[in-house]
Amino acid sequence: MRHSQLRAFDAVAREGSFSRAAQLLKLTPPAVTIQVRSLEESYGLTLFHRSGGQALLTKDGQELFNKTRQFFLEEEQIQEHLSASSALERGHLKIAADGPHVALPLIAAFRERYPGVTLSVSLGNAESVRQDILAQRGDVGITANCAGDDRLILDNLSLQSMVALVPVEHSLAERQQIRLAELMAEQLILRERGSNTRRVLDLAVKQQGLAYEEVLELGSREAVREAVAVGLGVGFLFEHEVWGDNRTHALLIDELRDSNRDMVICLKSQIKRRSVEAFVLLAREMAGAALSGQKVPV
Amino acid sequence: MRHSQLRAFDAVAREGSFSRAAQLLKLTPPAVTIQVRSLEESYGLTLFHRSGGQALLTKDGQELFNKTRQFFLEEEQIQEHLSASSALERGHLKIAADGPHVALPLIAAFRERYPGVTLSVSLGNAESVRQDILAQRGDVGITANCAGDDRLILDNLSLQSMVALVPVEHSLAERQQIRLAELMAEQLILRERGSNTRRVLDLAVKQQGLAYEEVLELGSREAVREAVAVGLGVGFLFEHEVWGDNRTHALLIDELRDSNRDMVICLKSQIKRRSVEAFVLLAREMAGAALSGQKVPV
DNA sequence: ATAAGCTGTAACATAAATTTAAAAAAATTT
DNA sequence: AAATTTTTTTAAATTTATGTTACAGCTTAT
Repeated sequence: MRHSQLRAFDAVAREGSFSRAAQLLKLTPPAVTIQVRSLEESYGLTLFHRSGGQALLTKDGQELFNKTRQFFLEEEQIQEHLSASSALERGHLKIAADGPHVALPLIAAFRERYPGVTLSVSLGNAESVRQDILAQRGDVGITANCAGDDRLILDNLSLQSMVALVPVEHSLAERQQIRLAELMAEQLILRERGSNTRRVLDLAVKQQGLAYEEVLELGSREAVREAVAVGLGVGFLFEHEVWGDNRTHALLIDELRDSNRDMVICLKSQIKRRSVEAFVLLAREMAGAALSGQKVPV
Repeated sequence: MRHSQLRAFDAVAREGSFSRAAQLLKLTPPAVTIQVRSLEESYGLTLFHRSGGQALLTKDGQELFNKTRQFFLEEEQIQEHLSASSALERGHLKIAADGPHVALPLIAAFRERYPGVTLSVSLGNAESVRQDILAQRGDVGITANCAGDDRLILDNLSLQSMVALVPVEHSLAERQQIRLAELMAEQLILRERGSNTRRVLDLAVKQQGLAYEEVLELGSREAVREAVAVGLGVGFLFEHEVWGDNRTHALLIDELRDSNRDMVICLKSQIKRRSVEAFVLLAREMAGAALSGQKVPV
């Protein structure tokens, strides 16, 4: 009992004719005849009465037809399921992001375009996102300044500048920009080591041959913002993380202009998946529209 | 989406391993890899996480697996259905017979041997049986003296002699046999034209250069028997149609010894069917046991 | 009777499935 | 940590299945 035999039998049974069955299956009549006949021969059954130009089901044929009908309905459902998955009418995507600010607009756009695909988002830091993607705990990552890797595809999303956040009553609050060196004397409020913000700042400080002294180290953007607001010192954030807060003022830091490269990353092997591919393409689209982001060679 | 792709996928999903799936399907591992991979590629899905020595279903894979499981269960049922039909554990056979006497022992034996096969029996005369078989209204026929035909297979079942039935008070009732010529002077009670009994008798009378005169013509065996019993004349029957009836006596007719050849007939094309084949083989078996019947060349 | 349509047969062509052989990757053992 | 075994994958060759073309035999309709 081969699949092609059942398929031919089922088509003939439905159409009541070998030639129309062949048409239905986009085959020539002999192909159908051969399949049905071989089925009949291998089980010693007569499935059709051929007399009189038309193929009429025998009792054995009728019984078999009841079963094949069910079988091919199942098959059709699988076909449709696969097509729908392929067309992103369904599916699931695990997103890992190092923060909400960059990720959310992307996620919102994806949801709108592919409402059938469910998303799960896990927030972490740059390192955890990288690890999640490499270990396939996540499908696509949204993270900053990710290092290239043979196994990864990296796509630039946007560039951000780092800003210094000062209380409105601070003497620097009237300026719009500042040099890094000028900040070294201030009381600095930094994110924890391992965070992207801290990594970028430390790198720049080192490259400029500068150094800072006593530091207040805090574990979240919100903590930094509050600390600045109550006048504990000068904080560091990326520009998109700043919004209207009349207690604080942000200054562009000359050396840290466009110092942050937000990226979408995924495993090379995963780009074959329609959902992953769709996410990456959408990200490129949005990057192009917003900041004319370009692809980074891996 | 080809059947072999789904089959390979389903096996890997069930076994959690490509190599064990291959074993299960009696294939080599590459065959399985290729099928699964081509399925993944053609729909842009990743069905398994290959990392870690074992093949673990992804979310997409899990969803597909739910459906393929159902699908292959269906398929198995079809397989079993066909095998059972082939093994005559089920099925149906339409039998056409020209009378109950010869047919019933055969039918009883068939029922006993193949209790799963249902039978329908239609009774008629020699001509109707022949037509039923040729027109596929019946699958096998049990009938006497059937003429050969290119499309038919004929098998001898048993030979019967024609007997003359006389009332016990008749002068012939003391004899065991008689010559046909001796009966021509008697009041004859015959079956209708077209019946096998009449055909055989008329043929013999003609061959012997004899003739009968006035005739009482009746439409059934029972009518003939009753007519003889009440003394209306001499009737004709075949030996198996006679049973203990103390009102009548049967005499063998010399010229009509073994004049009736009971046969099982079927279309050549139908002998391929297990059920038809089984019936014919059973008939040969019983013929061999009873009267060492031999096959008639068509 | 002739034509049209359907089914079936035989030889051939194509495409799919599978195997063999061998390499790469992952896990296990030494 | 190196070596071995197991599993998965790749590429090429082969077998098998499926399908086509061409044509013959029947049946039905014109």
